[in-house]
Amino acid sequence: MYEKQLPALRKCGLFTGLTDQQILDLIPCFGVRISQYARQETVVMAGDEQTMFGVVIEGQVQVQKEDYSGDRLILGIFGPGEVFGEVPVFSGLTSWPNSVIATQNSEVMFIPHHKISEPCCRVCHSHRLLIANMLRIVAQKALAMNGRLNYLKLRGMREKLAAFLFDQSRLAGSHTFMITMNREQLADYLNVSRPSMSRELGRMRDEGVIDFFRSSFTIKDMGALRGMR
Amino acid sequence: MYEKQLPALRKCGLFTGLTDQQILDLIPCFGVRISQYARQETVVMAGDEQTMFGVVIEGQVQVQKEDYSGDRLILGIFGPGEVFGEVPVFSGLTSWPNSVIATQNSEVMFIPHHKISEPCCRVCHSHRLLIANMLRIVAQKALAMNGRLNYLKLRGMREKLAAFLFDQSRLAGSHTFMITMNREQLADYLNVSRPSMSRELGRMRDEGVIDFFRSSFTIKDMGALRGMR
DNA sequence: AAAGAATCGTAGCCCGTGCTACAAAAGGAT
DNA sequence: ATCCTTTTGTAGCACGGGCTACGATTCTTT
Repeated sequence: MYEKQLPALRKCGLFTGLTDQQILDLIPCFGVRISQYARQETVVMAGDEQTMFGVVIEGQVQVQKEDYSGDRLILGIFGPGEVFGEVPVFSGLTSWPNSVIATQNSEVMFIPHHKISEPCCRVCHSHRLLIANMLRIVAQKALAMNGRLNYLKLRGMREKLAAFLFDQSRLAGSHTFMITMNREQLADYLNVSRPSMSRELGRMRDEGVIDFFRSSFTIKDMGALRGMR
Repeated sequence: MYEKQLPALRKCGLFTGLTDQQILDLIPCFGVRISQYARQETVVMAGDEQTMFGVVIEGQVQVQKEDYSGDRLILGIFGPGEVFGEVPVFSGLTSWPNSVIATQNSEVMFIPHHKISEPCCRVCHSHRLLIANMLRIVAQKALAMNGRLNYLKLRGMREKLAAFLFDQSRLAGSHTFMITMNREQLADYLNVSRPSMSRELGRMRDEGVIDFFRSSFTIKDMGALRGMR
């Protein structure tokens, strides 16, 4: 039981420091729910009651904030082994503040939050480790949000793009790299309009600062890019 | 010892559920550092080495993100009993990602993070509670950041102001309320320019939606305000 | 292979807001 | 009481970027 999910769970920060057997012992104790979702299907709607957080087993989900007007801001994209929804549930909220949709056919495991924050007799020795792991995960998530502010606080299109491309390049460790988002997703991520972004990307190419084709980007003048952050 | 700091520590979420005596027993075990700062003084500089997080004992500190160009974004303002710097340090960072300055004459207690996340023999029975408290604090902080995105993601000045004033009113539970920030701070918080913000506030007053004098605000047409969020 | 749906680039218009500059008012210091 | 500093409100100008529309390309679907 749950052997199918083990590869994803092994990668999950929540189980850092635990053996395969310890993980397999814990899961039945959690009372998890496992669900499948088709591409584009809604995983949770903002406002739904929340008692569990999610772990992506297979596929990919996208957490997004939406207005009434349909404007949306992508908060995060999560793949196998990654956790979502833990911030609100450990904050004491009882409903999901954001929506989650599947960007691919996906499988998600939902874990009741009280199984983490309250003691469980059967596996007490693992429990302290679980809490410490969760503390680290939540802190890192908060930090990632902090990083998002780095882009959103920038006022100009060039500055946002330069900062984003600079970070991506540093992350990839190369001047040439691929991005996982398409143009529309990137625009939502940076909170700008897609046409304006494409226009500016074109200008930066004309000026010889960058080159790109589809999702492949190359930084041709790192100095100029750094300067316009 | 530490009786002077007790009133602030009692209000601190980290010590929720602990008695005064338990708190006083814990502090010596933490190996804290207590420092005073004058108004406008720098508490920590972005980039400084970080091994501790802070608890405000007295006064007020402001966490802010700065560019090279002097542009800044206020991430949070914290008073007595409130915690800052816990997110990066529990994320595993070893240097402060943002700067902190004192907005008033202040006293701050710094607690080494490993005293929270690692066991301490003398007070083991309090320790599980400490970790759980910290988990909640970090999650709530992350959630608050999430809330900040609510303002930053909005494209228009009116929308940002309307959303902010609406939240403030709801928080105060009244259509008339005071805000703790001055105009410049509010502009930095919403990531807009101060003159543009003042202009828009004036317009909203002319239209009879709100009224204000200095830091005192009154919402005169809640329906209109809600509509322009 | 053909048709439909996504994805992406480009162009023009125009509103919104950043910026600089200045004046008025309030608060602090000597 | 007087001067200096800080805070706040206004005005005019310039321009960046949102929005709509359209065409080109690529990826699915049957």
